[in-house]
Amino acid sequence: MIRVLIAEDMHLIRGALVALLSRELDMEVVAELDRGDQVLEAAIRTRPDVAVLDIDLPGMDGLSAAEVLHEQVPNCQILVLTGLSQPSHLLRALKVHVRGFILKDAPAATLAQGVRRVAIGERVIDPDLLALALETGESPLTPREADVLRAAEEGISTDEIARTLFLSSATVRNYLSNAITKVGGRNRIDAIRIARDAGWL
Amino acid sequence: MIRVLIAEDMHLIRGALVALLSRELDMEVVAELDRGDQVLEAAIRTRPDVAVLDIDLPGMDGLSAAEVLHEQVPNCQILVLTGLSQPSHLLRALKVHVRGFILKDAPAATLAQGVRRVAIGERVIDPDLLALALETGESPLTPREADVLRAAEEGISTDEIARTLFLSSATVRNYLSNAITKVGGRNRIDAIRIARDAGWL
DNA sequence: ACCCCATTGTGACGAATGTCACGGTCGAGA
DNA sequence: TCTCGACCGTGACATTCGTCACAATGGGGT
Repeated sequence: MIRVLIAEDMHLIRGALVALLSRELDMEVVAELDRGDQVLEAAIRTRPDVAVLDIDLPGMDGLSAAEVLHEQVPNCQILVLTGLSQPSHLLRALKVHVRGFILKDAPAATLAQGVRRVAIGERVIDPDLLALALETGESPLTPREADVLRAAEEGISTDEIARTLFLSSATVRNYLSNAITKVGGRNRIDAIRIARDAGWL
Repeated sequence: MIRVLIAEDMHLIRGALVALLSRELDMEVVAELDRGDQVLEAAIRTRPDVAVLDIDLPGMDGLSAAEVLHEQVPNCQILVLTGLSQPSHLLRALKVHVRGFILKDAPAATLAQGVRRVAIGERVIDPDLLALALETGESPLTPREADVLRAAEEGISTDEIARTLFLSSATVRNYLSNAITKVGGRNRIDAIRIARDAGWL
């Protein structure tokens, strides 16, 4: 019997996923949560074989939860579930020893099969997504450039960005100029869109 | 027996929703689809009592599908499912005679209950979301202003927008200026963000 | 010790942007 | 018919933005 923990914030979806896995005779759902910061506690208490984590959880995101989970409960295999195919998420997931990475638009049978495969230590990663991740690569932005882009995303003006980040407004313009060049955008809006789509923010 | 049609593009979620509803003894899933433009054909063929439509479907969005469905198969009640709580979606849903509007982070029991209630002609709408929708209201933007904002969202420059919309670049600047003022933004980025969050694009 | 790069800043320049005033056409309603 | 608002445009203006050259500091590697 494979013991499964599920963390997914949308109640309806979580209930539906539990219903899906409950039909499988060789697995049982031993914990279901809606917050990332409850994952560790629940895993210690219920000792699941596999943790199915949504990326986008309140409290603590799924990948951070995966990181602490891997350290504290190393024999629990982790399978990450995500709606968007953001390449950077996969890269980060691999760094924190996630064994499986499944998109929500994968066929329904994939989840149960994925749970079985990560339970025996195999990796389960969509080849298309992996290729996309390798192609997109890591962020070309320095931490500060990413900060400035994130601030610009809010729609605030250059010198408001400067004030919130304690920079000169000229410096902010320089960082934005660098960021625009690096990501290949035409202006800050383009750069924000490109960086967000690639998951670099 | 309540006959249910389900349209949801993410396979895994769709399978899970089917699993959830299949546990209910008083309903059966007679059709499951992943495209909006297949809804009408499937509804005519399977004659469901209730159609559960995701908003965000490929081919034809859920609300457009709801519209044609209401005209062609009027005794099929429609329940819309959405992940984001964009007020404008609810407003449009009400216009096309949708009976129910459920968020994906509602409790799992809500869906089956919602299906039962719309099946007997009741309305099922989250009161919080309704309040938010009435508060946000309809878009203050004229169609053309919305066009220009949508184009600006792509990150292209003002005169590229002008070329794609066959306008003078000065006119584009005027529309953007109007839009920025109307939505209460500080610049075009702010206006794009505000309008997108409100669902006005 | 040296180099590389992130970080932060200045000054300057042209281009893009945001705002305003103004005028015209056209279709929908009062 | 007349008015109103959406639509489209011009011209002008100040401001912001994007880019460049240049310089100083400081942490990490080789």
